[in-house]
Amino acid sequence: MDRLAKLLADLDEDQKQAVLHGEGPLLVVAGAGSGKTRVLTYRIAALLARGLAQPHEVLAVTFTNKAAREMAERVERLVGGGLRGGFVGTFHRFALQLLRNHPAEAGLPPRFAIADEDEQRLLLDRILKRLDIPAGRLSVRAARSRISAAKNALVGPGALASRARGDAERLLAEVYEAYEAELRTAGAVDFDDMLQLAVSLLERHEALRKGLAARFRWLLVDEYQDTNLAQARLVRLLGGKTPNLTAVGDEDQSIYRWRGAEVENILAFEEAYPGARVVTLGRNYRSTEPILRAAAAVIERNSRRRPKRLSSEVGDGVPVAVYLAADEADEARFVADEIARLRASVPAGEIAVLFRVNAQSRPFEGEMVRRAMPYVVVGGTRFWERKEVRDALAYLRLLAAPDDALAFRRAIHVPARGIGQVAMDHLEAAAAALAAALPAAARRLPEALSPRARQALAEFFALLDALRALAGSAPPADVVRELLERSGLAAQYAAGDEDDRSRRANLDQLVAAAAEAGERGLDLMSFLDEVALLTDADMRREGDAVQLSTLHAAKGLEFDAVFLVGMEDGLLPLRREGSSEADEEEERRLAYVGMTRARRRLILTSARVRRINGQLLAGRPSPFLLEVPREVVEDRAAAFGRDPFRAHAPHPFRHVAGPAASLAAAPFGPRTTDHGPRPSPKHPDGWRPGLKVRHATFGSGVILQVQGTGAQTRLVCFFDRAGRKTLIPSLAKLEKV
DNA sequence: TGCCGATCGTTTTTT
DNA sequence: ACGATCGGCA
Ligand SMILES: Nc1ncnc2c1ncn2[C@@H]1O[C@H](COP(=O)(O)OP(=O)(O)OP(=O)(O)O)[C@@H](O)[C@H]1O
Repeated sequence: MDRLAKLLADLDEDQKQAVLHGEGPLLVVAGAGSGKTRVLTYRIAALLARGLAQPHEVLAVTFTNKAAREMAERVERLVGGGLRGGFVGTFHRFALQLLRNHPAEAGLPPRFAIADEDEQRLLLDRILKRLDIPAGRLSVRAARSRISAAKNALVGPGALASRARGDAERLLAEVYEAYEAELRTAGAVDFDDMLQLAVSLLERHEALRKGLAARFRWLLVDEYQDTNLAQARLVRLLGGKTPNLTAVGDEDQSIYRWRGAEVENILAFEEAYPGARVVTLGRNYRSTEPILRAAAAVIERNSRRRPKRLSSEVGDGVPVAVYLAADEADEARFVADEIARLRASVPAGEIAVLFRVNAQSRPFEGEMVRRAMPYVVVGGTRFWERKEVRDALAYLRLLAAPDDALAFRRAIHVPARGIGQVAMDHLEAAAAALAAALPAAARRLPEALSPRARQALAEFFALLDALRALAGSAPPADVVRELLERSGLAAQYAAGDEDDRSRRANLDQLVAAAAEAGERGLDLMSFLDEVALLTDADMRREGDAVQLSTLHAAKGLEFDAVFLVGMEDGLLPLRREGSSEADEEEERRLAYVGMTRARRRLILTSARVRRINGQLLAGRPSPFLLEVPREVVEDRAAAFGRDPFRAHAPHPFRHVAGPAASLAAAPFGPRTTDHGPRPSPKHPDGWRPGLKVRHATFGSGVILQVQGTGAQTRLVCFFDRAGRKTLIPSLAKLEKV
């Protein structure tokens, strides 16, 4: 069998259509788990195998770096030789590479820096103070997000100013302009600039654009529903007159509207690319029928979508489970208990707990630790954003690019070396007077400084020079190690407490990352670029650990078992003041994405009360939860070991055709904090609460609660050694004492 | 200049 | 509840 036939054997008829499509624009739209990513990957492989494409002609864009890595590996395995010379990566990585190759044409210094979020905030803070804008008028946060939105929509400060209505918008435009000026003075770009500048680079340099369009003859973009205006423009520019563009996506999974994503890009693809072939895929290879039906019931209520049908190729399966928890602690205990049970048949790495906001991970982490179960948290404070790591990176940036003012401002203060506000003001003034980069001005040790500050500065630069000399000969890891020692960065965390130990561990991890980069032959600048683009999702460990992740970070992934937690009205869907109907639809898509990550088991949980910012808030179940058809839901009372509200709460699970709002309004019953055992009816097998029992592994204990009958019987027991367990008496080796 | 404690507000999601 | 930030003090 030749290579192509072998490839096609892994695909169904619709998928083949897409994979074998020749030249011209192609759109693959299909629901979750229908093999879109597989189609994209196989299409690359097929183009290579058929000799239609050369590896260096392929430009494939994925949503995360990790997805890129996997796609490249997959292609490599499918057709030996792989994609050498081609590009597989994120839009941001592509744009950065482009700008690094052509800094002058882009109007950037040769070794321009990438401003991280901290630095953006710092700049904006300075600007707002300078312009005397009180936080009430415009906060740093608001300014940052609105400038980011403008950039993603390809709106510059000038354009923003000219279209500004009212003082608030004029003020924003002014801040935006000052921000751009400061960034440029610092020789830096921010995250959003990468796309924007890449677009304007190609728009202004036709020869360059033509060259790239001619080289990258085959463009393939995954997750097209979450591309923004700048990204779509970039694709258009690279496509040229005869775009061989493959876009793959699902408007139901567009979850980055808040970041400038335009679902219109995929909904109006055929208008943007007339004559585009459209292939839809209707078979889901990931999830069981109940899971799919549950997810479909939720997403169907959205309006801006192409209706689609998805049939499960996996077939029937275990019903979707629902658990109503007393509070977030109970929810976490329940999930951890269930995970412990699942682990008998499912590897930890195939289990995910998905939540709407990072703050929800805490209780789950606690329960996982208590049970000594392996887990990783994805999202939250990312490794590369930790203070100790960023401090070290600031030094490294100064080694790679001595004029990096942003890095200088950070590094000069850690560890504290007697340079304070006064000294900094002198340095900034000197830099302005000399029209020099801040670090260059500082290196001249301006007279205005105190002797102490001059001494400190001299030592600082001596250290940098020594390290730079070392960087010329030694591998990156050695440089980092030396830096941590000689700068005193490591010594700051010498104490034995938990906090310091974790900071030291992070610094060790930085050394390890540098070592790994060195082995791949990356120089310091490339290492720093890579680090700037990495996210937590990219660092997802391959190891066998339960994944605690935000819904956003779970996009594109799949797990055997998924716990979608915190399904409360207001949390999922998250609602805050000013939330619109469109926001609500995005929340619904988020729920859909979460549910469709599951292969065989989907468990939805909701808490009656939840502590948010220290306050107890009573919630009602998410409307999404109530929309799940009753027939695909397990009778949770029999399925789970405890059900704290059975006695009080109406069963929230009724199949109702009416509007979600009226359902969500159903009262929850009286509040209770009683976690204790509940009286159980007499059980035919003689199990009763209070009965002493002995278990083969857990030892002796007592029954707290009896639920269900026959094969469905569950016993909640408390063991002297092992604590609280829920057991199935027909399976567990349990004897009455 | 740098450290400590009181005060404040808080992120929703991340390339 | 918690962490970041600001103001006062050494
Ligand atoms: N023809 C097929 N035969 C068997 N398995 C398939 C086939 N196509 C796809 N799959 C499997 O189905 C699962 C989902 O595929 P894939 O991730 O490509 O879907 P997707 O449409 O990109 O999903 P999503 O949009 O939800 O991220 C994967 O495990 C994949 O290996």
